[in-house]
Amino acid sequence: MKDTSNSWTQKINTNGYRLTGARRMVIDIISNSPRALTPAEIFIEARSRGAKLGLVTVYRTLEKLEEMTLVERVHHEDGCHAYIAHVEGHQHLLLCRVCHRVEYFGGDDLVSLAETISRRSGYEVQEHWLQLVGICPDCRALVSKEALP
Amino acid sequence: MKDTSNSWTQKINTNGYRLTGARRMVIDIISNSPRALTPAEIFIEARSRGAKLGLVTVYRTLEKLEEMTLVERVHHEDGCHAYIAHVEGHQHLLLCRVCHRVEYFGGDDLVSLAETISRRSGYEVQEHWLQLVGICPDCRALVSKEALP
DNA sequence: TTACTTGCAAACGTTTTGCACGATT
DNA sequence: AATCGTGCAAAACGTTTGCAAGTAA
Repeated sequence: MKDTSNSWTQKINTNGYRLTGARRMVIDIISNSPRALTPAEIFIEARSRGAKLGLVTVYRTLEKLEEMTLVERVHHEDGCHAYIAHVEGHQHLLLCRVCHRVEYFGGDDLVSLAETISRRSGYEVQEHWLQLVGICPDCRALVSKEALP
Repeated sequence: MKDTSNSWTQKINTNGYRLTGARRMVIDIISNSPRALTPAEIFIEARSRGAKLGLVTVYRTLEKLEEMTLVERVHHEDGCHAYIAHVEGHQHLLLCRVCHRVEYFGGDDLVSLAETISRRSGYEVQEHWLQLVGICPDCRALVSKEALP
């Protein structure tokens, strides 16, 4: 388990929620996954680990974790129902189109862009939301191998 | 109706699809909406205009329009099932959080960012996808009025 | 005329809800 | 002990599919 897990348990307590087995399990699964997971995938993984939780609990847990900004949704081309662990200070995502791996990168570069757009449009720009989609190094290696004779 | 509509009908013909009343209606509704619309909203608007189309047709029409890149999906915090007209050369969106109005802006500024991330991560970055969320001038005016005594 | 398109009804998968039981604090 | 959390079953919801009838080319 990543070292983020401890702060999660604290945050759950702080918010007045109880730390149950089901929540530990969902948190552990998400925080150790290199890619975004759907509720159904989390449920299946938890069951395969021997946990006896229900799919409904996964939904309700994700709802609370999202509310506490401990997890966030990833928006793919085809839908937006997969979750990843939220990482403080790394707001932007880099997704691999092949293996669906998720990486983070810092977004300081966007502040000036947001200001420019704000000035140009008259909008008060409050949030910027950026995702890059591409192919990760591992998958690039595989693809180039396949292309060879 | 916006002047984009003509090119739409051409593109539909080019792709071998037929230009039907239902498609004209869906196109007209989307191209004249200042905000993203869900299939259900498009259906209701069409019915309120006296058209006799079914919700299924709206789904199937959107599917084809998206395939032809005549419309695109907008991803909100809560879901990603609303559609807007696609505008050539304006890849990025600026959403009003209050009235859900959609504006476009050019994204040349992001090419260098994508290159930097690509170099740093080893990813082959193929797409960048940016949305800004804020409050539009009109809604800002309303908000500030409400705040006054 | 022929193939594409439509509408309805029904199927489907996902997400939510009601309620009694169980677990955490 | 009191409250919060859980699981099951069933309902609700959005979306897709099969098929007969209708329509554009």
